[in-house]
Amino acid sequence: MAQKLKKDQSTEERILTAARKVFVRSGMAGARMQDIADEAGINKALLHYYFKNKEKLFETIFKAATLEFLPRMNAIFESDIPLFEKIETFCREYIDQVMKTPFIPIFLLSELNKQPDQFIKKMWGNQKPKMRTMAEQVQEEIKKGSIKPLHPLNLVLNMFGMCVFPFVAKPMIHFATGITDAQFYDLMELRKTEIPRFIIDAIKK
Amino acid sequence: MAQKLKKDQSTEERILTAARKVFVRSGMAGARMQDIADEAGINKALLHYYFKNKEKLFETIFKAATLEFLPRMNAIFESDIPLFEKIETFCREYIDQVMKTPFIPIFLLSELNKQPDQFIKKMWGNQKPKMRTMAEQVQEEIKKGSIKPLHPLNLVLNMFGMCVFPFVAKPMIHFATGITDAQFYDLMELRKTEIPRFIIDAIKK
DNA sequence: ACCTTTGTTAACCATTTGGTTAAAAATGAC
DNA sequence: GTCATTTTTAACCAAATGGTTAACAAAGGT
Repeated sequence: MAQKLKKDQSTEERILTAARKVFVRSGMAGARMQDIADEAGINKALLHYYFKNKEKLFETIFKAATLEFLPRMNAIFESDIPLFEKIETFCREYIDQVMKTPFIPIFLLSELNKQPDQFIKKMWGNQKPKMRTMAEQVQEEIKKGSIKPLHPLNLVLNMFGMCVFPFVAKPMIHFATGITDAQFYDLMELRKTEIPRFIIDAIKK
Repeated sequence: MAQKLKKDQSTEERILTAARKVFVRSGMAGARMQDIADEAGINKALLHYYFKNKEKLFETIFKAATLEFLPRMNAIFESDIPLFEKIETFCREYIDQVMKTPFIPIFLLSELNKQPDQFIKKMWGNQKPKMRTMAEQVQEEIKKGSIKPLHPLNLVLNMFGMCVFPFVAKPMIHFATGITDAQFYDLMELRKTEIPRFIIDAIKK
């Protein structure tokens, strides 16, 4: 009994872990401070000792969960590797990243839809996804005649859609196909290469 | 005996419209009965007069919003038109449908992620998306050598992903590209034919 | 030992929120 | 007009919820 519960994690870490769990499960509006406290095995007052209020806690969780994504993806979009290779890299890296934290996309999109305006600025300041480089690259390849003409935005939407959709629709997919978690992740693993192949087959001349 | 069934259609209709708006804006957990009452321009008690409680109201809204989708999509999936034509029909009809009620996908996926288990059965009973016919059709085309080999589920995920993603990610897209609502809808209109072309180019031999 | 700082708790508070009650309008049948 | 039924409202209530207070315990430096 000398050992305290989960002493390997600091209290703050336990709170963050618990909060992430509850926020993901219930959303910002549905999450209860008491639930988070319970999940972390502490008193509710201690929650307010570490994080001033619910909003502040949410912000902390959210930023930590998303702030590494943007720069990573921007780096790929802006790198000067050939288009096809860029597509391959993006899909692999993006799916790889999401597989580690599969709750982020639905969490992000869900909250984003509820507070479109303030939300973004509060969370990301003036950071933006930068797609101009890639858009120009697409235009160039079209001019060169190496790929079929298409709006760069359409390409990006297609790529994102194919990468993200399975993760946000996982419960639906489970319902429709009866697929297990293990099978799902195997499938996603395959899609890291299947999606780029699909895209390249679709656009190359 | 007076006819009890003939409730004032306008009040009930106003409530449903208001509720839909608030539920979409705030989600099930975030929606406030008072907000719905205000939005409908009525007293809160009248809300409980027409709909017993929040859950019941939500269920009504949700079913009305989604129950027409499934049969419609299933009909396409199960029809015996050629594969390429089926893909074209699905994308056109699906995007067309979603453009009329663009809030449904994010609303659906969001709530689904929060209550994966009971939710589906409560809302849809034993109705399921039926994709077996189409899966077999894909297998056959592969065997015939008219399309490249790929897992039917991957095809469906790609198709859904490309169709749905822009709608669930609209605030994000607006943030990233500065696109206006009008431009967005023009783009979706184009995607009705762009996506099928993209898919067919990707899979046909 | 003593004291200051940090971590933790039980009890409490103010407000919000879903839901109820009883009574008043409105509606409609006779 | 009268009376029963349906629709609508103001006032109210109990539970839930975010947040605070004050006291207590642990840790650490002197």
